[in-house]
Amino acid sequence: MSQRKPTLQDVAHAADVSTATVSRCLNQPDKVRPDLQRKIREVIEKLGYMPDGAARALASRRSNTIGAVVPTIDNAIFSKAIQYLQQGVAKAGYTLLLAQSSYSLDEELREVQALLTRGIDGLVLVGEDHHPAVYSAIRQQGIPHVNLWTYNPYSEFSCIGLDNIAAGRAVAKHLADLDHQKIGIITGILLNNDRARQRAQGVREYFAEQGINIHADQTEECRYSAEQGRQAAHAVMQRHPDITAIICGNDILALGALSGARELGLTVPGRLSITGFDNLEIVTVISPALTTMNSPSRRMGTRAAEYILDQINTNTRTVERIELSTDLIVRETTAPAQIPIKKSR
Amino acid sequence: MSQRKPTLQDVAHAADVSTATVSRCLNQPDKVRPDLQRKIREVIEKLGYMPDGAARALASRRSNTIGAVVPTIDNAIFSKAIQYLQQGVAKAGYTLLLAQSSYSLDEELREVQALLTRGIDGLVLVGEDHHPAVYSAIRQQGIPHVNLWTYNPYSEFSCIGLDNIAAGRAVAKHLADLDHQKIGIITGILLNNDRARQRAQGVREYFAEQGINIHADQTEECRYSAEQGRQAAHAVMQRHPDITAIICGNDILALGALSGARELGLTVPGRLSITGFDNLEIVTVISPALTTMNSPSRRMGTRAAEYILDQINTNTRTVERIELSTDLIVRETTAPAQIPIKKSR
DNA sequence: AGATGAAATGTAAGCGCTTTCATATTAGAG
DNA sequence: CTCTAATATGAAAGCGCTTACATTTCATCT
Repeated sequence: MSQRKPTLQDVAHAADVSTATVSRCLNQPDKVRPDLQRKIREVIEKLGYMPDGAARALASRRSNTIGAVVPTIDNAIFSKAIQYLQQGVAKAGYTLLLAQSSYSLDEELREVQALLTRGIDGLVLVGEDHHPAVYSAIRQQGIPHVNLWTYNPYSEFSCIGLDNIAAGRAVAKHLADLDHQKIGIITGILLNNDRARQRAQGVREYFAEQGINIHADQTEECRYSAEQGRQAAHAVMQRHPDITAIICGNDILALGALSGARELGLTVPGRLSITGFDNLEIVTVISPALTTMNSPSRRMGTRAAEYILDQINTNTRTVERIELSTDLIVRETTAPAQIPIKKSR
Repeated sequence: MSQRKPTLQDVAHAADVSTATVSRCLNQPDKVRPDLQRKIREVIEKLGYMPDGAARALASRRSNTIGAVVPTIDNAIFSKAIQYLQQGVAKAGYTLLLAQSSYSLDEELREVQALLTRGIDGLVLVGEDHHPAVYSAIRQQGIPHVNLWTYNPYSEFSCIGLDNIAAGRAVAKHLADLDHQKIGIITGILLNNDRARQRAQGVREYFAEQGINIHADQTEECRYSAEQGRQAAHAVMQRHPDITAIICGNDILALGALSGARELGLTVPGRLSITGFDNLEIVTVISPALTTMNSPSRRMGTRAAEYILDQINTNTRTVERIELSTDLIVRETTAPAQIPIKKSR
């Protein structure tokens, strides 16, 4: 009994077959006689043999791993997508390598390179804005790749996501239909976040079409945190007390804004309407329940897994652009605009 | 220009040195003359060489990856811990392999085996309850390992976490001090969740010491979801209308319970006190702000990374048991008990 | 200038698996 | 029974890297 871990060789020896047969028994069982198979499996069991992934990857030139890098996993929408992505690939025997970019393109590049070095067979990223070196590295490796959370019918790369501009417009339309004329926007950090930028753009576009301009100082840009949202609400309402609706970049920000409004004595939705984005489960149980856009995180994770696995299995590199639907879910934080009692100016 | 990716050999050739030198240049730069180093790096740059992780792992017998399996990543406390774990190991050049057990020991075993097969250099799990085969596999591989979210001074294995029983007792004491006599409990699924079990046990223990028994039908066990929490609150209050406080297994459940109480017309905390667990950021901005126990997710992730990396670097296998402090954070959902207007019975 | 040891480099043997190609086995057809 | 064509197995060559170990280079000291 040697101390070291048993290898394929040991198994082959003990089962009195060649290493090739053992290897086949593991990877293409239908090519091995049933009786031999049984015998080999017994030996494997007895020896406690576990294949060595590195050796396997080296010899077969595929690692059975797929990599993902998200801005942060500490955001329910990303963690939910990752959850389903992981489950999807695991079901096919793949392992997920996870990394975070912290919304930095350079950091993302570094992580992507680390993943590629590890020999991932597929890569999923978030958004369309990536370091050029990221794209060239992916191309050089020739592995399948998909951008999530973005839908661009003309994209050169596969994407699964939503039309963020349209989503922004939908929120804007809802508020415009309710006759809101003076709008506040609280958004996440826009740098390196094309999704957030596009949504804000959609909002601005729509209002502009209605002849309503949203000035820069009606906007607050801050980290995605409830506390930041709270402060941003204070800031924006102080600058423009006549704002009747605040559009938030995500639900967490909206929850913070809700808290800020409460502190300011502004009733929601009576005096102030607030919208979120993502439709986290919790926003359905708080009071007032949040009006928000649904974010198809779950489907994104699932579809991403399917797409990548399919590309690997068929050994094709087709680009697919999948648009997932989103819906505005109107709940209790939006209502018709009401001119503030003290008319401004 | 061959089409295939350049290898270490190609670099060695082009730089007119041996493969050993190139390898050293990459892994132990101080053992290579500066001028040679520069030359080699230039060639690497020019050729676009990227080391092959599989080959490296095979030859060096270490993969520079660490594995983690959590019940689910779709729970802010786990995703937060994973966030810091990933960042911690990435900083040291390690990649995180992530898997989820869905609160199933068998699933966990399967995932652990998959990770071990991939040659992870360290493993982090959640809780102390694992399939025996998990423990034996870890032992056989001889890699460092740590259990998070649990602190047991007598554990045979390293752990970083909190004393869940004490935490449960702390919540109970708070409520007992406020004179609550009839308590409801809404807990997550207890099967394969030692943390939740221990917390519930702590609560029961403490109340029992005060001469108060919490009967089985004062408890609801359900999935960690706000909607489930809402329904559970309904169920438990219907069975025992004289309950004055509900202890929830986590904040999400508590948020749901809060919603349920609202629907039932029970004011919080006037008529009903509610406590959560985890201290998610959002529970600070909702109204009423939730009384809850702090869960040191962030520190857990960070410390886990430190511990595992240290064990790898020093090549030791010492077991460490690290207790992280938790605090009860009293906010607006708990108040002195008030006998229901209609006295029961 | 020669001896000495430390530091830098090269040589080459694997690491544990997959896979091609050749060989052996088997079954069905004549 | 023999011949042919599948089918199953084995032999062995790598996959791209690391790492003893051997060898060379280079300061430093006599």
